[in-house]
Amino acid sequence: MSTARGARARARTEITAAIKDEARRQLAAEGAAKLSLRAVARELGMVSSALYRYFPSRDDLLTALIIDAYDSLGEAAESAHAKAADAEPVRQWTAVCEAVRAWALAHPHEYALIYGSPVPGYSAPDSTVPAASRVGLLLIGIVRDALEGRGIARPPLPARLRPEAERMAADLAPDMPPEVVAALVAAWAQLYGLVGFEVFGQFHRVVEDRAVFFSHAVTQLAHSVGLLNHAGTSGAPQESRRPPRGRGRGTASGGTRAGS
Amino acid sequence: MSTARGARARARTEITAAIKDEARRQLAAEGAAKLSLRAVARELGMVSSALYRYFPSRDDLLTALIIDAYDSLGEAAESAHAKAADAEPVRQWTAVCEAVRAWALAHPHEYALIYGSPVPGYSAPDSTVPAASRVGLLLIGIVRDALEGRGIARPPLPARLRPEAERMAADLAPDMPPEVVAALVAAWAQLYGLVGFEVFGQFHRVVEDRAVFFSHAVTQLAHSVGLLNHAGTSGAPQESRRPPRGRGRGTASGGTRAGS
DNA sequence: CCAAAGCAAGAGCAGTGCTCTCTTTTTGGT
DNA sequence: ACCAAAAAGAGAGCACTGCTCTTGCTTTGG
Repeated sequence: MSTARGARARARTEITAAIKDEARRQLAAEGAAKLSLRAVARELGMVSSALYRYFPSRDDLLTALIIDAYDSLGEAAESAHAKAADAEPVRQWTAVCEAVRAWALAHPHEYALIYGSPVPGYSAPDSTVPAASRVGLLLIGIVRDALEGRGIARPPLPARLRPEAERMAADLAPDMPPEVVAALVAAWAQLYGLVGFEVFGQFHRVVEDRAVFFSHAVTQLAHSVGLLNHAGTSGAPQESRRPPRGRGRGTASGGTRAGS
Repeated sequence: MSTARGARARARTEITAAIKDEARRQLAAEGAAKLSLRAVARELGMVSSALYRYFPSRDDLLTALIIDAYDSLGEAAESAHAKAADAEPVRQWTAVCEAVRAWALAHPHEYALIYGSPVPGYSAPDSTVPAASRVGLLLIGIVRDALEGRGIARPPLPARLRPEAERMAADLAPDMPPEVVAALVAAWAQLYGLVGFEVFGQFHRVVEDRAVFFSHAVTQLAHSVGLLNHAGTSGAPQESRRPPRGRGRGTASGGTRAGS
């Protein structure tokens, strides 16, 4: 339905896509600040003013790229989750987190575009909201499923946080306990702290084996929202695992006898 | 010693300072991307080329501002810590975290400069390292003190993280247990995830009472590095507080009868 | 079939970072 | 005290940017 409605209309969508592709190329190569309308037009063999027929301003082009980036990230996260759909909640959680990290490392400039400092004067229009929510919704969904399967413990909820937690829960997931939603939002932000520090080079000469460090950190994050390690999601029989006794949330179980 | 060594030399430092001040003004007003050498020069009544006698390029000016920003943030954090030096470790921790948040909210563009996406092509020179480390060192110090005072529990340390944790500990704090250092680094990154999300507007329409939300989140962060709530730092008697019994970590203490 | 709408091209404006040359001022050694 | 050398300011200019406006050409639809 959206195709074959005149040569001109088809050309328009094609050119629009070509512009975005070339812009994405420049974005990936040099970063958002060096993305130049003129350079894009030049590369496409058109004159710069012609480009304004497709995007009314440079910021509009950027906005389009932002939405695409959110969608690309969301898709990466969702497909990673799909592959881990049968695993226990903690593994689903870490799978999604690791997909986010992998995507960010593969597309640092696009990551910077959406989770780094907002571009110059610009503030994200509402049109970006749905695309931006995908990862968050995914994480909420994982915890919700675990909740139904009882594979979750309630995080602490101090009294003064209760009103705000209830507000957030009402907005984001009315079916879930406020303390879980609050912990979820915090974990969400913290996840992007971990990813951002790695992508933006803050871990340079601090963390070397960043993959295992990240993996551990997001596992702890999963625990912080209440996800347990050996939770049986109602009817998920596969994968032999030792019973949830013993090494539960080993706090002082720490050092393999090699104490400092 | 550094003063009164010729009128010219004094004028140079004065003008350098004036340039940085004006640049900081523009940075705060419009953001790093709109910081213009020409505009700074114009405002100072000089011609743009004259400015290059003081800063060889725009990036060098930015680097100077970055170092100043790190120092300003570090100072804010350190003075907040000084005021809480006698409190228990968790309070010291949250005091520093809240100072970081307050500084970031008061100087969003400078925060973006140092913890947002790195500017265009530029990568932070080594000269920024000492200034950049101040907050991290502060957090390490708090945990170290708690460690000496026994006010800390050991975070978990899975086997595969051990080598990296030992590496980090050797680099950052050879006197501290690896699992604590690893948790510290993670908490450090997560702190900036929380701050960044608030400063960059990601919490818009998600979290309303951001102060109490943040306060709770960083308290949990303190717990994640092992800091305990009612730890008596050797001799710190002051501040009557109700005994740690009762409403400890209320897990199922849930809904105030107003269930969903 | 032909007006209307969509599109490309070019010139032009105001702004940017940065370089180069020229003149003036200050400095420091003899 | 003098005078070459170093430092600083001023101005012109280059190559680039985002964006606008006018001028033609082409496709579209009543």
